[in-house]
Amino acid sequence: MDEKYFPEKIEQKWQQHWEQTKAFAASEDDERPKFYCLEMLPYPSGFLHMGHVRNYSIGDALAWYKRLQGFNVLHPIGWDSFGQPAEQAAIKRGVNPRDWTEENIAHMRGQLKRLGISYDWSREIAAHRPDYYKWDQWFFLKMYERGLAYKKKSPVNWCPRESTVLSNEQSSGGVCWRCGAEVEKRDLEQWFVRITEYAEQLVEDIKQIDSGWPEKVLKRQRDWVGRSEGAYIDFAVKDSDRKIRVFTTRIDTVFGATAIVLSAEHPLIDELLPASALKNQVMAFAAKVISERAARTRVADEEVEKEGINTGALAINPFSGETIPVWVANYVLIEYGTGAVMSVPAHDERDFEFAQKYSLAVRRVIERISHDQESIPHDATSEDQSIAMQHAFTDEGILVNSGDWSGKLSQDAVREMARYAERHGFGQAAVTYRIRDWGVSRQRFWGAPIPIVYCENCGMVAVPEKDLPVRLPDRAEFTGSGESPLAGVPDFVNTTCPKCNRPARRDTDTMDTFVDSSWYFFRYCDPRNEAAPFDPALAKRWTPVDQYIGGDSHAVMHLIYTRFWTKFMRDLGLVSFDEPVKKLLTQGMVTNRIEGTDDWKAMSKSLGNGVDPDEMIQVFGADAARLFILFAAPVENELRWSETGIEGAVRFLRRLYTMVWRWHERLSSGKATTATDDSSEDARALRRKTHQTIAKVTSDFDALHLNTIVAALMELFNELSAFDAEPGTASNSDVFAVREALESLVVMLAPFSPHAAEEMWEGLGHQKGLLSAHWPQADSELAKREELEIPIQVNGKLRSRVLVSPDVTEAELRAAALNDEKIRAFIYGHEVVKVIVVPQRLVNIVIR
RNA sequence: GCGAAAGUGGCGGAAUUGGCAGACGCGCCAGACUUAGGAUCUGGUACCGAAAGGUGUGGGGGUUCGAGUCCCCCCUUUCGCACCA
Repeated sequence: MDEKYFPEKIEQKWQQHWEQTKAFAASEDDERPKFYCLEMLPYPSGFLHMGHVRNYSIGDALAWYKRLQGFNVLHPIGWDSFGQPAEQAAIKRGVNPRDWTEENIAHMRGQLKRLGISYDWSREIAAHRPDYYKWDQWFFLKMYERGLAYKKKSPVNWCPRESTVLSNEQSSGGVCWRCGAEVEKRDLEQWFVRITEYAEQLVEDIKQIDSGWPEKVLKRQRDWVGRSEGAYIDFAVKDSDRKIRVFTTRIDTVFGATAIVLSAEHPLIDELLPASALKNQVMAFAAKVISERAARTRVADEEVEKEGINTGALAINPFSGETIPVWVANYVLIEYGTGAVMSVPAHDERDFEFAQKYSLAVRRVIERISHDQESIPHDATSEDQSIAMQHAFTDEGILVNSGDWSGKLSQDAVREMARYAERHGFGQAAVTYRIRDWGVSRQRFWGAPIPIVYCENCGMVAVPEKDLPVRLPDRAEFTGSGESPLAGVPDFVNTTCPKCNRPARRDTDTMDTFVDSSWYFFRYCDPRNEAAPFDPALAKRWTPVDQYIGGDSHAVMHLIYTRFWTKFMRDLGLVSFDEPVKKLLTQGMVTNRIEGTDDWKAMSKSLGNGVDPDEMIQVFGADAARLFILFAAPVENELRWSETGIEGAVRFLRRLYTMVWRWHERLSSGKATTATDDSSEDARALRRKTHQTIAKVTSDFDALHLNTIVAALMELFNELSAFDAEPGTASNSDVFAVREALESLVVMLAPFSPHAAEEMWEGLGHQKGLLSAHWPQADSELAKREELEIPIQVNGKLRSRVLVSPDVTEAELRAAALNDEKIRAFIYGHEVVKVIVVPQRLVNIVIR
């Protein structure tokens, strides 16, 4: 140990030590309980940013904490190394995506090591390596075998800036998740994965994780899956054998239906009408709506005016027998439900608006339940009601004007009417979902090739498992044209059919990179397996993930895909649980001021407000950078970067280090000290603070309140600084108290600033390193106060305090309060109405 | 528009079940040591007031002996969704 704190020297020393001793390698031959601590794997853009540093600092703190608590910790890292930026670099600068990616990984690996994150590097994986993406392809084939991967032509989301298809999740809000460009619709033949097959489970299984995941993430997932209970109803088309099926969640309002409205894309439009001028108009209107929708660029807060056209066809309400017109309108979506709705203007805002515009009838069939006996709902004429209505009445209530159903409550009617429809063969109760199948084809080079070939004889043929991986070629032309660059590589495209051996062509699209990240943390359990994605027995040893940490930007992308993928792997028999992640922490963004303004935005190169982690490490040290990042804000909050804040962290480490240096000779001499009965009051106070701190830090760690842990460590340090003892002259019991405080402090600091902690641990005379240390145990007896200072209030205002022993009785405390000199002055001349005594806490005297 | 979360010093933020508001840090102020200080150390720092004391957790009301915390209304901010039938 040096006299002065030199972060650079210390950090290098311990990083080498950890590397040489393989300190953080997780072993399966370990009886201790396991803990799987996982951070979202990074894209190797070339440089770590502060968001990464925060993410990994949080994870590393937890990994260290669990290790010190005696867990067998798996803490791995890898690279989400397929994807767009590598291809952009290839297009712009002509570099090879593989070389570019490997260089970036090498650089970022170095940065992670300089940060001293305690990863098990022997398990490092990278998605772009054939030994990894082979298994992406393998999973794809398993899905294909089971009909869960299929190809179809459909309108898909197209990012014009990146020239590729995106999934619905990646174009949420109508913009590309990565570049923010407005997404267009294009009709393309694409591979889809049937995530809708698991829609029900994706909602249902939330029950299993709702105590460990943030509510806001679960809510977004629930909304995204969009489970909706309702019913189908078939409306017969008059003078035709066609039926129009609608979906509604409010079958109780069916007597209020005054039109059927089809989406412009509805297949029945063409068949409803005989050739006529009207039909031409209707078809032209539908075409117009479709093309407008495709061309529309989203503008915030834009509401599209509702437009429609009466087709002239009529439909028959199976409940009432009433004949109502069939319209086509732009506000009905083909993607949801059946692409057709029954329009109930009185009880749906959108239908109401539409009815107002086109003067459609408004018929009220639900009344508010009134507790007023005078106004028992009664059937009234529709004229009375439409005049009175300014808005749709969308609440549930009691049915009126609904034939035999009048008088029923909505919630009963919803159930019974669906049953009735089913019995009579014109409908049924049904559940629909908003989530759509996951489009996984990408017109890209830098991804896992889709393992399918097309043969003129045999058609679409899966690549046999033994021929995996289908390897990416070394190079391709990067034109940015929109077609997959693989299509321009004859050696790749031209192959032979696995079935008939005749010439065939490969699929030239690659998979969405979210496929890679859907199962990567299972691969960490068995990263070099050549025969399977992983050995189920090894996966069972480590998974599910105990704590997952990452940004909430993936709430409906990665996090929904990986839940789906896990369920699929369960159905393959690879894992035996439904949910891959027990606890999820979504950490806040790291922001910095945009120069010259008061705007705090996420650090980014383009905004020029980035902070280079390497520079931070160089100037302040990794330990201080990590300590500050965890101290500056609660983990889930936004973190505003501050240069002076990090200096505070350095100061703390330096002071603590200096303190250890002061005592290190005395404490490392090997002379044993024991707690003795002759402890001074100050020494007892120091020990009390030590044990109080241990208790607080331990419980805060379990709640991941890392910022208050650092504050508590600083408090303990401040108390220790004020403790009046000199190493040369201190008594045995004083030395014992100091040793206990310092050792506890150093061990509890390890999760935040591990290099400095190791150095100080050594300085305190420990040869074996922190990994063989144990998390300190709080002794609640020692933590107990010897004296309590009880606040005394008069009429709720603080007026005095009294010192009492902790085991004082209520009566004694009451007496002490009333006898206090200041209090007597306050209550003199008043009547004491009441005295509230809260044991151990406070006394409030109510006077008049 | 709908939904959710949140509003505490100059700043980041602390405050079991309702029980001493402002822990800890940054910044700022004063002092010490210094040729020097953007180093270090010591002390101070919610607001008003010379003090006694008073006022204070977005605003207004309520429950309670007692409210940052619970209830009602309003305002603001952030995030999510955006015709999902």
